Amino acid sequence: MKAEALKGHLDGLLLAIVDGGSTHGYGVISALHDRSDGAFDLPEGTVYPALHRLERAGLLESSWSTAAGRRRRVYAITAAGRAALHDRRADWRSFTTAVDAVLGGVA
Amino acid sequence: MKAEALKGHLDGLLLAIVDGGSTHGYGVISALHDRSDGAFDLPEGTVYPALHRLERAGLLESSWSTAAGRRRRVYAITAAGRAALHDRRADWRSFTTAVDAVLGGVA
DNA sequence: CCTTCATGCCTAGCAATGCTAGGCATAGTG
DNA sequence: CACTATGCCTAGCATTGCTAGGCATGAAGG
Repeated sequence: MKAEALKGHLDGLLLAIVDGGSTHGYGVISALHDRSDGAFDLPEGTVYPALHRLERAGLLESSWSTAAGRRRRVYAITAAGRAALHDRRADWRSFTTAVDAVLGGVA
Repeated sequence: MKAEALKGHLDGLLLAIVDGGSTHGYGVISALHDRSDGAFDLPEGTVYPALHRLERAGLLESSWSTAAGRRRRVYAITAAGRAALHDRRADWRSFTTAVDAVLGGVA
């Protein structure tokens, strides 16, 4: 799968993961991996900045916690985040409909 | 629909359009518009450079023709382009499967 | 004839985003 | 004290679609 395919869709995926249960960065990465059956295996350099963007946008909020003596940043979704997730799901549906119409279209 | 959503998927759409019948740039734009039921309304500055990329990659080839006294660059898909289109369709299917698994997943 | 407008193509530069590569701090082990 | 593993973070890059504007040809108006 080409790397650029993910562009613009990652935010929705992250919101969906965090909405399904608060986790820290590594947890998000492995949840993505598991839920997608291995299709998504994203590096930290992709996920961390994206989480920060979402927090800066007010869609997630984070707090530090200590587990096994290590600092972990744990994310939770906000009300605005849930609304955004709802929009993202709708966007995704219309996007796939449009792409399917063109790709599958006449062939 | 957010602009970035399209990133990485445009090439496949263009290949599919040209595969469905050779056209010039404007023709591609309106075909995208029509087939997607208005969802895709892409500016020239998006489509022309993308067509050039695909031609440089050997997936499309173009020739000049004159219609109604105006120069038109008409695109046709190559064998490599058809193979790439096939791959893109497969990529699209696995991508949607993975995203659906995460987005629709547990909710 | 000269000016104005429409068609159709093209490109420079920008902004957004995911990735590569590398760094920081703490805890446990020899 | 050195060394490794866990977990977080960031700088800089490459790609890509978009905005804004330009070029050439042909048709319409004074």
